[in-house]
Amino acid sequence: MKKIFFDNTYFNVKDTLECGQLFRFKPYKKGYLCCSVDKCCYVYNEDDFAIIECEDADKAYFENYFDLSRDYKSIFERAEKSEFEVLKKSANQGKGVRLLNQDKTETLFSFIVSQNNNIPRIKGIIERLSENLGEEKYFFDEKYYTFPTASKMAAQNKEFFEKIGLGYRAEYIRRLAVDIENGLDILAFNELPTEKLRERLVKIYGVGPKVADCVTLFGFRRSDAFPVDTWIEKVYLENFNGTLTDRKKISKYFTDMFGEDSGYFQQYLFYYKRTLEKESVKG
DNA sequence: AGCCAGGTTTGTA
DNA sequence: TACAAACATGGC
Repeated sequence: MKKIFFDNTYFNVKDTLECGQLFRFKPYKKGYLCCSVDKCCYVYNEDDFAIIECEDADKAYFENYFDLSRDYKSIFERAEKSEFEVLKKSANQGKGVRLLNQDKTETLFSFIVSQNNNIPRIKGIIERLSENLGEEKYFFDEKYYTFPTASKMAAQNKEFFEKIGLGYRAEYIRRLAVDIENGLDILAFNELPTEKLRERLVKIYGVGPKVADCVTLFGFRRSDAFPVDTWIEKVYLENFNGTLTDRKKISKYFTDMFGEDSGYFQQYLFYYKRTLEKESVKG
């Protein structure tokens, strides 16, 4: 077992996991058990550190997964210099948020599930998907299930996906799985520049601009993407004095302004608006 | 109880 | 192009 120590100034485990970028994690001992495809780690804050415990063979994987080589200090400092008060405040409260390097395929399936859905329910659906079709494994003495392969999902009928709670998204998930099983190569999309990548993702049945942006950002790690969902729309209207209503135009407004910082600033703002704003009002 | 959630598809003008 | 209804489910 490997134990990775990392300075906690720009790595708050709770904020990084609960800011809505991933769905397969659960409270465990001093922190969380966090899963990615077929791997799992135990991650928590203690003293001045964020600590990641994982199997020896997975050390490099999780160092990359938690984006440990990136300079978050400079990202944070650019957010703090912003003329927009809400961005300064969001960055300060979400200073410990890091963008994870997630698996492209798992991210694509997961964010198709996320559309017009809430985070607790998204987590439940993905958990049932894994329990039913994933492989049972153990980390420490905790049982977990791997994220199902496209091949395993492609073998199910529509009713299976409806039964685990996907609702009208059942057919989106089934068709994507079948397409991948028949040779659709998601990983090859990585050759495309950001704009072309988004255009390609939107061609997938059940993927619109918002889901494409999330996959572009979280799976393909293009930080010049700025997903606009219902929460970001609220921030835009309330805190940026926005007048646009088309979400694609709102996204462009932000990427034009923030460039390669877009994805990071988007996470600060999203997390603040969805979670932290209410907490600070309550005191 | 009823609105809403990390929206997309389909249909219409 | 722009807008609106339909879509399943359950969180809160």
